[in-house]
Amino acid sequence: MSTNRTPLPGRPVRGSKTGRPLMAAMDLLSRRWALRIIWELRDGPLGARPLLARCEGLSSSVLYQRLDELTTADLVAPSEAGYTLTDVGMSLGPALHELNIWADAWAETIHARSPEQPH
Amino acid sequence: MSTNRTPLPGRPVRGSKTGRPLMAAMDLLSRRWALRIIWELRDGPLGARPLLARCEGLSSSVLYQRLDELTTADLVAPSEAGYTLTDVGMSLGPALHELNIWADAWAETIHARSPEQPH
DNA sequence: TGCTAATGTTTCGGAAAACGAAACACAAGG
DNA sequence: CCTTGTGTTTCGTTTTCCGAAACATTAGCA
Repeated sequence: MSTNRTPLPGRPVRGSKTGRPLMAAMDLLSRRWALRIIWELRDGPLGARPLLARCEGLSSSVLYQRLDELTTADLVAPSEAGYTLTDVGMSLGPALHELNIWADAWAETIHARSPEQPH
Repeated sequence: MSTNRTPLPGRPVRGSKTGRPLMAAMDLLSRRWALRIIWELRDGPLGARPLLARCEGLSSSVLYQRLDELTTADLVAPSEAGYTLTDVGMSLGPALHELNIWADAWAETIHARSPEQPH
């Protein structure tokens, strides 16, 4: 599995030859399920199967690919209790919190815009 | 655009049958280039071609697909001057700012961890 | 021992998404 | 006209993801 193309700051990533940290982060975190996996680990370690169970629709193959990338990127590390967020992984918290807040506001505007929802 | 599967809060999205705003946001924003497009529009409207020019590696077909989704999601709107962020699109700013800050910290830890790196 | 269940992980064929390049459409401006 | 810049669509190829099954390992237990 040395064909690991995990985006890291400081080297070329999709959309940036210089690997600006933000671009590397966007590349890494906008891969499908990456943010979700981090989100599910926010309250403590989880094993692979429990993690899979929480992410309905996530396949194991993609899960392990993401875990590999996130591990390479040092956001996640394996431990006795399962996969766990590293310190820097944990420090994504505030950004996710902001995103959560924003999402609620977004939901408001969408509902305000289209009062009668189709069913 | 009849088969537009734009994730919106309140309806099922990838990873959530209930369409929790955060899940819908993750689904929408973790599509490739979505965050980047918003990032590039942060300082004002841009036309499609200029936008394309800024996102090296982005293809026009994907750009228009994203613009369509982001427009449906009410984050982006077309205007005289080009594609522009809506109010709610703009309000993603703080979250992106947090992400930017985090990315820099992340870069620090990566460099601290492996001073001389990959092959 | 042998069975069963839970977990960790890999494999692989098919489906969906992204890419890349070209093409079409339509305005200016020279 | 002809070029130039822009907005947009089309389509064949490549990459990524999905879905299900399989294999490995460990723990409990009759």
